[in-house]
Amino acid sequence: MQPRQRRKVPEGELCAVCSDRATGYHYGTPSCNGCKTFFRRTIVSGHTFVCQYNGNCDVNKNVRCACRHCRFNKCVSVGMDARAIQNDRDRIGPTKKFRMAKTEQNSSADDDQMSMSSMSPQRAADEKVIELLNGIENLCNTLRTCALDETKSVRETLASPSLLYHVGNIEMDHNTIFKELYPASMNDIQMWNIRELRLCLEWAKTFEEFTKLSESDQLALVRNFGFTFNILNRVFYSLDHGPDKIVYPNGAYILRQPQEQVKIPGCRSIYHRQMDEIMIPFRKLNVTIPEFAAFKASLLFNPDACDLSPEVKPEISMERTKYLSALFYFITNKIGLHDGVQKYGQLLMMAPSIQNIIDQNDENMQVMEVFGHFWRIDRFVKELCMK
Amino acid sequence: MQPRQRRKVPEGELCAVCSDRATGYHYGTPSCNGCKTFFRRTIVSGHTFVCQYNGNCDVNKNVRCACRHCRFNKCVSVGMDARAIQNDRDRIGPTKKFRMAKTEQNSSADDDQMSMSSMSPQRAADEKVIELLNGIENLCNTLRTCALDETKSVRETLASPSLLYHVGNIEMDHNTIFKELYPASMNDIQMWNIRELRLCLEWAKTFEEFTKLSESDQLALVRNFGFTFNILNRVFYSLDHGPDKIVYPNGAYILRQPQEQVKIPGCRSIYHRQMDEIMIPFRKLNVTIPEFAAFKASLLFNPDACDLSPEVKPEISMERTKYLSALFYFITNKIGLHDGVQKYGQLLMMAPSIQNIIDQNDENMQVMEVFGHFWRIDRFVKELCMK
DNA sequence: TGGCGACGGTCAAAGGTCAC
DNA sequence: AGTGACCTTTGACCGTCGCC
Repeated sequence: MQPRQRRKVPEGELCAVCSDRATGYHYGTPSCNGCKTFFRRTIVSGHTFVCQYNGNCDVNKNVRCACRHCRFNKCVSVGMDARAIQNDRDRIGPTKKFRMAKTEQNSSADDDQMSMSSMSPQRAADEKVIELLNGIENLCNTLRTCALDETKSVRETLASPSLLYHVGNIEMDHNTIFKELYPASMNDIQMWNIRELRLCLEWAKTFEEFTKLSESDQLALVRNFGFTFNILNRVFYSLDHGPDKIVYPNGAYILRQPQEQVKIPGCRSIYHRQMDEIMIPFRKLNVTIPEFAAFKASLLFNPDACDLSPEVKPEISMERTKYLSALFYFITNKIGLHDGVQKYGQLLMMAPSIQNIIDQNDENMQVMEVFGHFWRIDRFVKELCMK
Repeated sequence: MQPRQRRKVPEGELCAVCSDRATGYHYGTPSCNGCKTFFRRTIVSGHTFVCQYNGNCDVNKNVRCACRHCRFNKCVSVGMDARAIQNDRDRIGPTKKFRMAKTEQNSSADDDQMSMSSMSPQRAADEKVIELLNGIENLCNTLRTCALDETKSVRETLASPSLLYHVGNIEMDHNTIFKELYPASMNDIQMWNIRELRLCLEWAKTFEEFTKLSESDQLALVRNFGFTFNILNRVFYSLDHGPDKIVYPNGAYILRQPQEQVKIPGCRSIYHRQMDEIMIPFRKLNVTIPEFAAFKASLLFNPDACDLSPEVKPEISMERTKYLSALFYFITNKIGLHDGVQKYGQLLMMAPSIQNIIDQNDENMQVMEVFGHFWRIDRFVKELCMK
């Protein structure tokens, strides 16, 4: 289908993912049957995985099933291309289902009562939305551990294309890799703040509807959402060392009662609230990566964002609705309507608590700015977060 | 994947180990689920067993668990091959229906299908919840126009039974009745603030689960929710004179650009936001009174409310879920699943904006307190709203 | 047209789950 | 703690499609 590597026969070629014997070029990469099928299934189903360890598990023939997150990441990083996946393969006729084509097709067709089986058009769209979000989220998780150049201004960053599409070419930053648990220093916190805010911009730029906005509207959305993105990723991807620790990917951790060196005079600590009101609920609700991604997308597209021009608010609102619908579909499809409605409601109702924490953080940043001799706020952070 | 017997289906085949029904070829031998799992676990765990007898125990379906040594020996002797055992795989998560916080009243059997007709038991409960809320809301609307005695302290008010059950016996307050439109004075705003906050207490006390809480937990909830209640009622019940006016029941109105006499030095006006982010969306979404009531109830029961004791948080969370579920079913029952999901999502996602407005209001009140010579904050308001 | 290579689909047999 | 009915995931194999 895709003459990507035309006319080439792998010889004693090995799978680029797991070093098993390659059976050919699959999705643009020499790979074995297992990794080929694994990659397709992962993309098609929207299933997503969380690494139980530090996100850098070994992947080889013997242990390739041990960590699906790292296996998938390796698939992506060695160049497997999701665009080579054909979702519209109706052409395989002679399987079990015989065409009932023209006879009684409309018996159950447009009965728009709620039967899952007849929701195809909406569902296909939702599935596609989730799939896209999921792919981006995985790229984002890779970029989180990459070496990033010195941040330019927010405006310049918004104007350049998203790094996420070139994440395979960027080398890793060893400061982001887990080595051991240790109490976070202020430098750790600042480093991750800057990194996540940068990721937020790269992430936002992957939304077509976002890139179509004017510069000032883009700015309005990311200024509204930046720190939320930061905190949400911080707690969602925190390594799980119990309910009293937020652990960054590199092992730096923050305690419920923050260590002295990361306290800021005059500021109310919000770390315990990040644990109680976001991290723990995320875990209790069993929020998966695609759900998390859709939730974030619906928060990015906030029609009430400060300084957003009134004429784009309807589109922003529609985008929000799009991601909310996809989220609802995805959840209820997995765990059923009854439980899904509850999970969806509980997830959405985390938003006001998150907002309140962000508001407290804004206040803290004002205090830090006034008493700036304690900690200078980074230029990039200031540009993106200070009102 | 089939290193031994390829493409074969055992028919009435029996387990070579225990003569139970074989479920397939496992590790090279036709065997049942039990022996298959037993063999794998034994190999993986490295356990070794000692026979209590002579090492020649009988192994069959009924006694296969009697001697693990002899069972394992039989496994090996009939040809089970340890080389077919793989390395540990990744976790796959819950397989049974949802392992989350379970409710007492278990839902009906097939709640994972989108068929409204099979929800009767749950729906009956939801309907009852909505009916109750709606009745209270109507009483509340009557009480809004009644003459209220001088407010006591918040604690005293919480301790006494709700006025809403005696609303028929209270006479009207003519200051609350519409006579004409006129620009609100600061006195109007203060009067309505106090009145709504008082209503909030009377309203909250109608919830059985609320009255069962300790005084301090009750206080935590109403302090968290009081001003939200105030603002939500203000805009929801605003007489509709277009998108640029909030009109109190007595005709006093506030403009998008507030008149000079109600501006407070040092405070950012939040009236335009109340219009844009709450009043107009309520109208656009066609939110009905029962929906509005359920929404408020779900906001009252906020498990993240400041100073709430940790041990009641689960109950509070369950209450919230109860009202959210009722809200969802009420909406979808009226306008169908597709539109209902959207309306529900949009309604819930107003909550963060509302929270942000409340946070801005809190900040304004701090400013007013510091520069208190402009406007003194009422004692009751202060007790209920100042942090 | 016919061979070839890369798609998607299939299903026995792996491993994981959790009420008992 | 151990068991096993029931569940998801895996991957070798096969049919189909589109290119030379």
